Formats: sequence, structure tokens, C-alpha cells
Amino acid sequence: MYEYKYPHPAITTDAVVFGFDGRALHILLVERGAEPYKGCWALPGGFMKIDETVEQCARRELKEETGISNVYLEQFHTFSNVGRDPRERVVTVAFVALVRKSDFRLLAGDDAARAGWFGMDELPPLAFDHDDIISMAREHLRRVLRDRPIAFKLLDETFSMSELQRLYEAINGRTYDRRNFYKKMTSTGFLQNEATENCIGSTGTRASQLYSFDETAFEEDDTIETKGRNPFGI
Amino acid sequence: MYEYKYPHPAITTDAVVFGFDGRALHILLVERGAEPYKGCWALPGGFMKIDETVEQCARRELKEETGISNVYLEQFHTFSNVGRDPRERVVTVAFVALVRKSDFRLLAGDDAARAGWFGMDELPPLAFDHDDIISMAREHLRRVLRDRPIAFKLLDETFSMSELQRLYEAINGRTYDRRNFYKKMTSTGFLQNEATENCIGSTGTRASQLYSFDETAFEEDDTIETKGRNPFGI
DNA sequence: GAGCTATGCGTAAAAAATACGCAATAAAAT
DNA sequence: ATTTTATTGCGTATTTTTTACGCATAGCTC
Repeated sequence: MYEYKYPHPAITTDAVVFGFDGRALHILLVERGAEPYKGCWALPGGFMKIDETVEQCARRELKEETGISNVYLEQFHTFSNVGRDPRERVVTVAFVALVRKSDFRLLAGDDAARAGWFGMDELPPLAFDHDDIISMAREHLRRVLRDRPIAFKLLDETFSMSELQRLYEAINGRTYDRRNFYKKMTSTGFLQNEATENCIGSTGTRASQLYSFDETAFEEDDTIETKGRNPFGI
Repeated sequence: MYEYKYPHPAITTDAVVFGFDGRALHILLVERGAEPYKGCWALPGGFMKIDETVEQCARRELKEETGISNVYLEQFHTFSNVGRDPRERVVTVAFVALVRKSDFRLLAGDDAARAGWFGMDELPPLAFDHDDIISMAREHLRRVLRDRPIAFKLLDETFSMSELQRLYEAINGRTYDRRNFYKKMTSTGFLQNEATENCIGSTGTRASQLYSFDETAFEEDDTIETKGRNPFGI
């Protein structure tokens, strides 16, 4: 037992894990194996240990519950409504994670009965206030996309231009002209044309050109901060 | 005494309170009246009570320590490094607050020996990791300024165009052409020209025109979300 | 009036966003 | 072999935004 002079809340983390299958945005959910909300779908997350940071906690829980590790992870909001957890006073720090779906084979761990991807528009009823968390995560993702080239963290190492475009469209909820989008992206100078191989030819026609994001060149380029703008922000 | 099966961290809030005096950005600090870091300057903040949200906590502490209430307050990051507080394991949720300096007369409360404004470039040595918190708050402020018309929360109800410009320049760390800035701001259609009265005539010349931000019209305007852009984002 | 700062235009070039035409290419379907 | 279809890689034109800078005037102090 641990004793404190004043009552302390528990701290948890929850991760909104975004994945992209070339068509639509998906979110990773786990089925709760214990009360409360047993059997309900929820965001992967759990209680912070006393000697870890919230970031470490989020990564650990993600690995334990879904087998996913080494992903882009970014904190975006802390939820602290008093009644949000029926067990005890729980404050949760929410994260956005961006993963390449193909990088991971889902794994059901200890706490979670199982894990699965859900299309953004086909989410099941969720535990706790996780629907609030998800809707705030979507807004956050939109903002970040304008600020930094994070789209590539959702795509494979190589990707077709139309995949990139569909990703932007999925995140921003609008469409872009194919040709203008193409020009805008290539004009950044940070997309390399890879040796053409087969891509996910949707139905079966001409194979797409494959591109990759030259992150190294981007990081080293100092004209970015001079201009103060993200060339990948649309 | 309160007992828990697992160790619980304490949760605190800290607020980076920005003020603007027509010339430069300032931050509100309080001098710590108790150990640790007694006598050192720190961000206003303190321990969350068990039945309040972090937002409520931040507001309460701000009022207790500085007398300030009813301000714009927005959470931006949660700091959780393990060693950040020597007393016990403390996770802090950091906020940005925007105040009209003229609205408040500073008041030293219970916990804080005294409070004072400091120019952004004249900050004293700070307690805990508060310098990290402040530098992240500045970045956050810059981003938010692009996304929403928050500049007016730092200015008086009425303000001169050059005050507005200096504020933008202080936040973004660059200069703007006076005439282009003027056109851009007036072209938004949300700045009303107020009855001309005297302004803070810097040295003593022609009085400035005074403007006010028509927040109501801005909120109701649906073309904003259609365009998806903040007309006050520069 | 001289000296100052604030104001309210105007104009023009440069850069970015938007709209859309069109020929070519590869693979599957016939 | 020919057609169909999705994808590609330009091109061009229009509009909008950003940036740079000129200039005459209004109001205040001395």
C-alpha cells in the first residue's frame, strides 16, 4: 500500500493510433478484457508506472496490448473530467500515433482480448470518453499535417502519388485536383522517384510510379525554417 | 492518509501567462514562498484537487497566486520527466493563458511571496523545468496565432493598428510591412473602427486610430470554415 | 511652420493556389 | 489486336495572396 497525505489521481495514457490502407484512415482499437466496459472497444492505453514518463507509458501499453513499437507518437491533450472513469479518479494523457499498417501484425496481449482496425466512419461504441478523445485527435492530426510532413509516417517507405493524395484527402476531408497535387508535392524537392515496381494496383491497370520521402534532406534543409512554412502543408 | 495499491503521482498545473504592454511580450511569474526552490521565480500553478479538472485547477491556482481570473486558458502539454520535482513524482499539465495586462492588478496570495511581469528576454532563473515549459509555450502561441484570432485576447478592447502589429511581430519574431499589415487586417472585415480617442501616443504625436475585434461576427461567419483558413493567420 | 509619427490609399511585381486540357503508358478485358 | 481503363506527366491560363515600396496628408508637440 502506498500512502499520501492528500488524495492522488491515477494517470493513464491512451493512444489514438492512425493507420492508412491506401484508401481510408483507420484507428486501432482493443477490446477490453476486464471491467469496467468489459467487452467494449477502447483505445490502447493504461496506467502509468511511477518511474516512467507518459510517453514511455504510452509506448509500453501500445506494445503490450497490440505488439506495436517504434512508432511516431505525439501527445496532444490531457483529459481530466472528474467522472470519466468509474473506478477511481483518473486523468489520462492522450497521444496520437502514426503507423504504417503493413509494418505490424496485430497481437492481442495480456490486458486486451483482441485488437483490430476500424474505419474512421465505422467506429463501434467506445469505452469511457474515448469518442471525445478520438474526435480531438482527428483535429490534431489535421493541424499537424499543415505544420510538419507527417503524412509519410502513415505510408510505406515507397508510395504512389495517388495514395499520398488520398491520405491528404482523408485527413483534411476534402479533395484535391490530381495534377495540382502532383505538382505541389514534386515541387517540394523532397520526393524521390523510386525504381518503378508494382504498387497496390487497385483494380488492375497501369502500375503507379513509386515515390519516397527524403527525410534526411528535409531535416537538413535550412530554407524551411527561413520560409517558416512547411512545403507539405496543404 | 490516502492509500492506494499502486503508487500514484501527484498532478499539478502550471500556467504560462502571456501579457502584452503594447511593445513586448511579457510573462507572469511568482516568487516561490516555500521549498523547494524557495525564493526562486516560477510559473503560477499548484497541485490539483481530487474533485477538479486540470482546467479548474489552473484557474484556481492562477487566482490564488496572482488574483487573475476569467482569462483565456488553453492546455498545451503535459510534462512528466521522472526527476522534475524533488519532493515526489509530479506530472504537470501546462497551460497557456492570455490576459489583458490592464485588466489585472497583481496580487500576491498565500503560496506566492509575490508576482511580477517579466519581459520574454529578461527572464530570471526559474524553478523546476519551467524554462522548458515556457519555450514550448512560445511555440504553441505561434501555432495558435495562425489557427485562431487569439491576438485580441492580449490586447485591450480597443487597440491601435501598430499595437496589433507589434504583437504579431513579438509572437512571430519577425517584422511586417506596416501598409501590408494594415490592409491584411482590415480586409478581414472583422475589425471595427472605433470612435477615435487618445491612445498610448508613444512619444507624443498624432493619436492612433482605435480598432476593436468583432468577435461575434467572426464566430457567426460560416465562410471561415468553408475556406478553412483563419484570416488573421499570418 | 518644422519635425515627428500615424494614416490611408495606390501600384506593381512575384509567388501560390486553382482550374482544366491533353497525349502517352501500361495492364486487363474483349 | 484492339479496346477499355486508371495512371501519369506535362502544359497553360486565371485568380488570389504575398511582398515591396511610393506618396500625400492628418494631427500633435515644440
